[in-house]
Amino acid sequence: MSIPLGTAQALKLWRDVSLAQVHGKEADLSTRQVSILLTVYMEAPPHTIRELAKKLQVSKPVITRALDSMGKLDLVTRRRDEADRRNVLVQRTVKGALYLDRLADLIGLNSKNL
Amino acid sequence: MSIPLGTAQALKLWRDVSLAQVHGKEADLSTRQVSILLTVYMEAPPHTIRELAKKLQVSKPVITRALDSMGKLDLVTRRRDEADRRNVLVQRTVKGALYLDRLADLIGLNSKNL
DNA sequence: AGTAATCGTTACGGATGCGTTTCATTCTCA
DNA sequence: TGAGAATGAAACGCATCCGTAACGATTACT
Repeated sequence: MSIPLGTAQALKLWRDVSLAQVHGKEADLSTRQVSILLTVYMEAPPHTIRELAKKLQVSKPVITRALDSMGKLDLVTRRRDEADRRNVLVQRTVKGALYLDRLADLIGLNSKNL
Repeated sequence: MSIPLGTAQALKLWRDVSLAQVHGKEADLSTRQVSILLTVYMEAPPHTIRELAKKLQVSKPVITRALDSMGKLDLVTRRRDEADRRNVLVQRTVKGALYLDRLADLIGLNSKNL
């Protein structure tokens, strides 16, 4: 149900997508930010800061700041957990979903031309 | 000779590779830097600053600084063009080749588990 | 109740990247 | 040979990111 990519194919895929990110009008996020965004959208909620930090093996401030940046871009939202008001729940947004749809398109499209 | 990736598969691939980049001991380059590095290694030399800037549609200082950074990491090298001493030729290094080999491995390996 | 633990944020200091402008060097060619 | 173009680098100001160490708010424990 999948084929292993050769070295040249894999690198071409990566280059094409990276280049599209550089040229595209959308903000190009850091590697850390992309990891966080994808985790929020691909794994089941709820997502807390501490959970994300542990899962991605980074410090909590990294998560906080990434959410600040991506929040400004409206790619994610924060909400207080009413059950335990110490927690902050990270939530998805329409814009974030669209952003990832486009990213997936780029990857998928480029993988066709190997 | 290739299969289109579904949205979920494409995003999983991207997430796994990004995460590996974040965790790995090697420096994680910016999107621009990766584009430059891949261009240098995938297209036929010689590569000049001006040529790279035009090909990637970025300003020349972006190329210069990226080469500064990646030069410190020993991923690329510069050499004066003796034929036209205004030009600087960007050259590959063993370390740069190994870096991209590893990146290709990450992409290839992850694409198997779809 | 009151102390300790947990959670997310903020503050600080440092590093790095970017865009634009300016500059020194080198070449072109009239 | 001398004016002008071309090339890459440096300078400047700005924005962003990181790691560590505090901090306020909230909850758990005894």
